[in-house]
Amino acid sequence: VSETDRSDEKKAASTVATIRDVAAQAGVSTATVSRVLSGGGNVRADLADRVRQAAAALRYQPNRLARNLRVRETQVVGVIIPNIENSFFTAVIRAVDEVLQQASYSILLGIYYDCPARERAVAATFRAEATAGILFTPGPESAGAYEALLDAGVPMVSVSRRAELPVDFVGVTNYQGAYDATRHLIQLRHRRIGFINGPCTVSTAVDRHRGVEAAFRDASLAMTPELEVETPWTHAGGYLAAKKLLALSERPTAILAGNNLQTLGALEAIHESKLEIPRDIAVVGIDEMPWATSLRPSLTTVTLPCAEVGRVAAQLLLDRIKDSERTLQNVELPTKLVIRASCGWE
Amino acid sequence: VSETDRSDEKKAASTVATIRDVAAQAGVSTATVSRVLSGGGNVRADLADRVRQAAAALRYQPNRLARNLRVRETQVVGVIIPNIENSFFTAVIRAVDEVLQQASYSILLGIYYDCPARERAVAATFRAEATAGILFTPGPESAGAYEALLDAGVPMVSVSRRAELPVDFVGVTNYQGAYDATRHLIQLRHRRIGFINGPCTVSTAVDRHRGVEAAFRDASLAMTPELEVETPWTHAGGYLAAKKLLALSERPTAILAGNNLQTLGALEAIHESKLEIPRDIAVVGIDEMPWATSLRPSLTTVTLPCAEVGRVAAQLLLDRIKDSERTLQNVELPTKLVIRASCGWE
DNA sequence: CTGAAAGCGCTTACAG
DNA sequence: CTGAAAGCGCTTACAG
Repeated sequence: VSETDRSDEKKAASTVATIRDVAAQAGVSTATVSRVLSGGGNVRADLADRVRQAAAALRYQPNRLARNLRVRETQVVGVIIPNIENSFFTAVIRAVDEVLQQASYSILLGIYYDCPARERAVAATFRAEATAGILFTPGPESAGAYEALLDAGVPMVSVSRRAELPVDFVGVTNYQGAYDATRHLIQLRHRRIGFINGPCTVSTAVDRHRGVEAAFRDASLAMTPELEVETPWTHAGGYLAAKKLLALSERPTAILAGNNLQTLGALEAIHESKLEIPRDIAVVGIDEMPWATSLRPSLTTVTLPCAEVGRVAAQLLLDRIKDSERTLQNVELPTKLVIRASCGWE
Repeated sequence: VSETDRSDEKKAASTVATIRDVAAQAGVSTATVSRVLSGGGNVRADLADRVRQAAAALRYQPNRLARNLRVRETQVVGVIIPNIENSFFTAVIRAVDEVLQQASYSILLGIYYDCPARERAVAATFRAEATAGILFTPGPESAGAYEALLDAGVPMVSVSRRAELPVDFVGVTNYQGAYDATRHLIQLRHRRIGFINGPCTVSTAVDRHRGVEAAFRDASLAMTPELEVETPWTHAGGYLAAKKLLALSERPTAILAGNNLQTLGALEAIHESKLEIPRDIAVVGIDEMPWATSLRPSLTTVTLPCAEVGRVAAQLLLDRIKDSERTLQNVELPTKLVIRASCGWE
């Protein structure tokens, strides 16, 4: 093996074939290669064959970076969420991914851990990465974070929580879900219902608060303010909130918890207090909870159509990418009260 | 407002400032703008100021796509996992993300749903996107999927499951974890231990099988083959496996489940059969299970250091990106048997 | 210290 | 149908 051969080998091993290599090998221009491989124009069959053979032989993979720069668009969609350890978001992402993979988009994942600064940072990064679109669940102070994206005309849809921005939205009927859960508890003769809610700085918490309130009102009852506690959407948040509720001189006979993590925390607090579900206290959770049926007693929940939320979100984004002028969409998907064993039976 | 002004406005609204706009506004060359904004070379203070002012005024954001193409590297890392609805992976991703955000990388997420074809597709896409590195948990038939990536010299580290490839690896002590759990059950006088394992086509399942086997052997006992069932790493898999075990003429007195989803399924099956934990049957789960302490009885588990796995994986990748020549790393992080209430007490 | 110019790997009018 | 050439927005030797 000569010196030259060796260096060629080395080059072949560490370097990647480009469109020029394919063109040279096939004896055509790069334009023709591009036409053959990217589908577009008509190319004579024999040339096309030569190109395909050359591409295969060189294991040619088009460099997406170059294509992106040239056509000024990418095949990646940014997904911005507050927390990946929350099963609501993972269930949504799963559905989003299925639709997006179908449409040849990849997901760039941005997690901001309920931190406004990180949310801004992620949004700025995605702007720089020139994502084809953004799916986001905004935090409480998200106002400024998405401005640059909006200015740049990047298609966006907000998911689950409404954004104060002119973007498409898909969420669930939080008002109705909270209403249904509360009415169910009221019908079971509960009057002191502890309500563990997220911070009322995001739309989901506000809507749920209103739903609970309305259910009381419709039953000619009133909410007891000390029984609603706003706490972070976390396990610790739910735990602390439940502790507080259970320590009340007149403790609640039922607890309604705002999301899956809070519910987990509340359950832990209840178990620590040696209360028995549903005999001593009823529990309803609002959210996606894969473990609801594995609990004993199984947990009554307001289920959210996570997969549907994800699918619709992805579809709205795809539609918006295709047509930036279409009117703003606003979708609310129905929640469903699923009665299991954690509230007992009438 | 004149025609021209209007069209300028429109242009300003829909178009994004480039480095040329900044250069023009600041009265310097694009090279100088690049130097100022990308940190590099020395630039006279007054020029630098002018550049920064112009950039701010135009709300200039460098186009990462162009930079990427030019410098032949991206700021994104591909993360390839079988399933996002598995809390092990989300816990790992969270930690990965924290390290990677720190280092200014974003995560491109690839989910393959335990499907070899999708795994290949994702790997090919990430190759085309020119990711700076790949973190992946390979499936059973992953052999070919990562070849192109490897050929292209893309840094890779396999996470949790060993790959048959020359790449860095970080996982947990599955052998020891399964051993500890089994020994614990044996010490509690269990002899018929149902073991719900994943398919022995991936290293985690194989290692756990060996651990269980060794614990029996060290106690001068033998595993009962009918009591080990290989099933997918899903809720349904665990449910079906537990059903099968509980239907045995001589049913097991304990169940060891291989991951969080299988454990959930097994619990559901146990509840359906009206058996009481731990009185009638003991249960141990191996995996990250955020809900373990919210269960009643709380669940004895072999906990995995997910966060540490994620951090190490990200760090190994960063190190590999920096130095492609360093020797292959092989890290196994310790599991821990956490005894709670689901096996009763001695 | 600064600028003119080349070039990353594609796609796509524009000629022919 | 096909190719030569321009250009996407950057960075970086190379001169000066």
